[in-house]
Amino acid sequence: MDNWEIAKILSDLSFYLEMEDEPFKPRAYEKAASAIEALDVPLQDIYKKQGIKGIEEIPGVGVSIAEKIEELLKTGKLKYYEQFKKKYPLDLDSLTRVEGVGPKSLKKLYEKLKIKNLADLEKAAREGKIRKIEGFGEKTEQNILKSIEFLKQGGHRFVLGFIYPQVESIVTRLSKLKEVKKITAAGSVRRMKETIGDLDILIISDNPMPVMDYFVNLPDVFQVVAHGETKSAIRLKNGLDVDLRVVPQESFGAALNYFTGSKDHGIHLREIAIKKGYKLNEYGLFKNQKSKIKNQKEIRLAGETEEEIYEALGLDYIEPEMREDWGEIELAAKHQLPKLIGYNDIQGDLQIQTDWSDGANSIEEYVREALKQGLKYIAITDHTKSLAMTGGCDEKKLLKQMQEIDGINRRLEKEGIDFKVLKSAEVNILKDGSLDIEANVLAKLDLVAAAVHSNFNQSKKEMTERICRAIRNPLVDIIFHPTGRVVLKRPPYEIDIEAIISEARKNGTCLEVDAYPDRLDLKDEHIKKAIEAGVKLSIDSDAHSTTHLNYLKFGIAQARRGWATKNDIINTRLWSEMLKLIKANKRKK
DNA sequence: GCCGTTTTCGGCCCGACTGTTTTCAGTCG
Repeated sequence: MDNWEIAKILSDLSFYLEMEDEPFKPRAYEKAASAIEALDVPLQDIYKKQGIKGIEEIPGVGVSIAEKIEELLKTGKLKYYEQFKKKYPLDLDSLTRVEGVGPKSLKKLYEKLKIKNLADLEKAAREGKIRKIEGFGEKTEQNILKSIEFLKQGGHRFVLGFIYPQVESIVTRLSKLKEVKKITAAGSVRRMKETIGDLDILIISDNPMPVMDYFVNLPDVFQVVAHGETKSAIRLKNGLDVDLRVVPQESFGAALNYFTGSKDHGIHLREIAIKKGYKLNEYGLFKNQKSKIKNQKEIRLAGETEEEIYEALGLDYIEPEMREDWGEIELAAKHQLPKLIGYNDIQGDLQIQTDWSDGANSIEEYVREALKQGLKYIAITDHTKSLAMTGGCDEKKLLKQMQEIDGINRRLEKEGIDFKVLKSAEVNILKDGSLDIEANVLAKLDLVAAAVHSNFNQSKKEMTERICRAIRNPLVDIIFHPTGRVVLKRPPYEIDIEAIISEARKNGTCLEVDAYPDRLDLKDEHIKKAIEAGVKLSIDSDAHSTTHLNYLKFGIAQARRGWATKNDIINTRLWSEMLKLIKANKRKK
């Protein structure tokens, strides 16, 4: 039984306990569930090594929950959980996704109407049975049907990089209105999470109604969910929910902080506020002034900017990408936050596919676009021969491409343009971990990257060893998209990420942060681990067209979410220094 | 059920909105 399954059971238990109206326990179970979800070591391993004591050491897990986890690890079952499942035989996975229906409602619906799943719920709503239950009404029944309809359309999360242009366009349109004094997108967009569920926009305005009217009449609006003076909400045709809120100037920082999240980060901040005798909400940070008479007066300590709020709490300012309560608050208290890589720190792009394989543009076209974007170099990394469907290069074609690149570099130099094209390739890692291009040709490249593109369903052991063998290859400088996932589409291949990171460190091989919006591979938590282990990373667009070069920012964002500094990323350096560093690291092994 | 520079007992994040009510529970972010 893996961590994810155990976290799921604890989270379900939290829900059942809420149905029973138990105070406080639901929160304890939910906390334990999210702690386990975030854990990077299998509970099974912890239990094997340190027994139940090791499990109790996980923050949020105490004696009682540790025992339950032990039972799950030992028997694969949990009596406590089975009892609830028997008492409420509900399809929680689907039912909890219905908006506006929580534990209390589901309990009533089950007890009165025997509703167990989404189909039951829809049927009862259509037949007008729900409105007859005390506490429910016609409106609730309609909302349930609407929400089920939405779920059926499958729209709930979006890949950030793919929806980003639309986000920018909405913010830009609104910012042009004269009534808008200030505007910022908050929420997971501001934290640059790989996927987003909705978009929260905050504005300051003395005259918000015209802004709201404009907002609910934007093109592509499917439905106006709310249309008020301080808050409006729309659903776009593609299913994205957008909320617009007006906040007073003196509260802008507090609101921005509150709506940026994450939820856990916010909770942790409010707990710190309480310990200091303060209160933090979306209007500001306040101190209760107890006067001699009974009534209390609130004194505002901070609120207009996020910086002053963090400062008043005794913390350094925390970048939005770090706000996940992964330990950043503790570091901020000790003034030990890492200085994250900046969005303008990348000098070159190390993964680019051209029309030599499955890319849409020529090397020359990429050079022009990269220059426009302010880059100083690019590495050409076309696919290699075993990936036939991409028109991958064989040895002969690669040698020919090297000649062309030499020619381009000569021309650039002659024209006095400070730009370098590096000779490289995205070499296939074959089933056994060997490469599909001969070593004597690879040795002629400036940079060798290797990646898995086939036989995805090998066992964890085989796949891990396959990639580790490529990492050990003295010719390989970088492993591209190490886990092979496609966000919202394909899970990563079965690999032992710890083993791969440790092998990369031992051999001085770099790992990639592939910036393509639905790859983002490595992802944030793996980036954090790799950096802690001392592995160097590259951030590359994986462009298949010149328009993809601006995807780099999503890779940088992911790296920032993984707490990467400029020094951790090889291509923040000049190309010559970068190559020197890589080769030196590879030799060290 | 968890946890501790207020506490090993007595607290537990906060506010808005919605739909149902006629003062509030449930849900959400």
